Amino acid sequence: MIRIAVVDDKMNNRKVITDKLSRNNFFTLVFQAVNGEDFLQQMRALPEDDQPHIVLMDLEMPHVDGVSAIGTASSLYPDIKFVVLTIFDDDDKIFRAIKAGACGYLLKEESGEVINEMLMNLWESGAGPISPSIAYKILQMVQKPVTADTVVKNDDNLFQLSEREKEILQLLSQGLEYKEIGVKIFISPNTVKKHCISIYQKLHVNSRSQALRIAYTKGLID
Amino acid sequence: MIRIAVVDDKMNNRKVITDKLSRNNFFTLVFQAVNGEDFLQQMRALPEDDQPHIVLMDLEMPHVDGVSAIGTASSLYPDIKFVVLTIFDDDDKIFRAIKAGACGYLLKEESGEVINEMLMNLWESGAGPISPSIAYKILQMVQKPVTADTVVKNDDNLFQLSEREKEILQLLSQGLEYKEIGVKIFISPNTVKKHCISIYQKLHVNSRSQALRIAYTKGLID
DNA sequence: TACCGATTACTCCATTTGGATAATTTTTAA
DNA sequence: TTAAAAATTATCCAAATGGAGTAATCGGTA
Repeated sequence: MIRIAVVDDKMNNRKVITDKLSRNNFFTLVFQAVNGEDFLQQMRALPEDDQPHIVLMDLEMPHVDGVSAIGTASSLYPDIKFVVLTIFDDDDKIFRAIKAGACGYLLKEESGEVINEMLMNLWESGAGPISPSIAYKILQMVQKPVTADTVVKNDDNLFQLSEREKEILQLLSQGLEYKEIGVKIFISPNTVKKHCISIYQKLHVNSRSQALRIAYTKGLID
Repeated sequence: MIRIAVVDDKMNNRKVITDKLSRNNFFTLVFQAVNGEDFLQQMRALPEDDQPHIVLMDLEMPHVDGVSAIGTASSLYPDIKFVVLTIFDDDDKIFRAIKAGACGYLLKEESGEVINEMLMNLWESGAGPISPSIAYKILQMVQKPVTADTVVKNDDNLFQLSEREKEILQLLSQGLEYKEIGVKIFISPNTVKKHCISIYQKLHVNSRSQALRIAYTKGLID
């Protein structure tokens, strides 16, 4: 039995996709969420045995969007497969979703049969499901030589951390505590702490260890 | 009418693919070639009006292989679409073929229907045809473009951690706290803490962050 | 049998951390 | 120039962490 979670802010969209999934008896819908924050919250409260194997995630959502939710969750739950399911297909979104850790990218226009088949294949072979037109765009990303544009996007800051925050995350990764960091960069330990909490909020986590996991696995530190 | 050329050194392969193509009346086979050199030579001798719109190219061929033929031809004939059609799917070949200018990458195992449909789609929308398993490999290229520095994993337990300690270090890296780890592996949080402190002693550190730094950089965790 | 390492579990204590809130200054962008 | 964003500092509180010590249990070994 393949456990699936669906994250989409539009009620109707959720209904459409869950209807499609319900045609295959191997799929069980474990929960739905209306945005990234809701999803991360529900994940935290979920016993491991009930965690989804696959998460279908829309990108355009209020509060915490899909890219950012995938970024956090793919670090925190490395065994879960995150598949983008959206109507949008602009290059930047695709690129950022992949960078964030999505293993597949499906367009909502795909038929229920195709979606079900591709998800079954993901389960059986581990191959991420990708709509043909998206696949071609990804190919073009590889094809294009590295331009200044892509370089910018590459170090573009999935989590929107400020320079100071990145600096402090770096120091955190070295195992320093508030006081030590304060001494090192000549600010109060209280300020260091404030920065840390801001970092956690942007990464959608609530502890240093979780922040560091994301930092290491997403290459946020040198 | 879509003009197609097929390049493959094996006679039988050529027959299989041309048979598949012949099922669709929109396709015309303009010529066949047995290797890259043969292909380039025939192209040179061809009037522009007879040039193929699409070239299906095998990769493993004598004299001039598919990658290098695509590299040359995609520059000389920028309007022609080059589609790799092969049984091989190792990462390096895929990458080099794309870089050389291939707009699609199909596996020979694809059915005639799928191949015909994808080529029609290439003609109509310009989207390069890509077999799903190849698409997923390309996605992974975008996801982690660097590679190269694959951390050499230590079999020999540099820090002499016990099995239990390694297990707990693993869980620590996931951002769990004492309580959560205790629940997960059915022991008291006090014991978890005791293990942590033992780990710190063996790693010669005195905080979780420092332990995690060593764990990540020395490949102590998966 | 007696010893050893690994695992389990507990207590007491000081320090660190995460979170909420508030306020001021500096920098940046419109 | 004004408004917004980022950086700074602080305080209060509850929870988690690191450290030290003590001890019981189990499996294998000298």
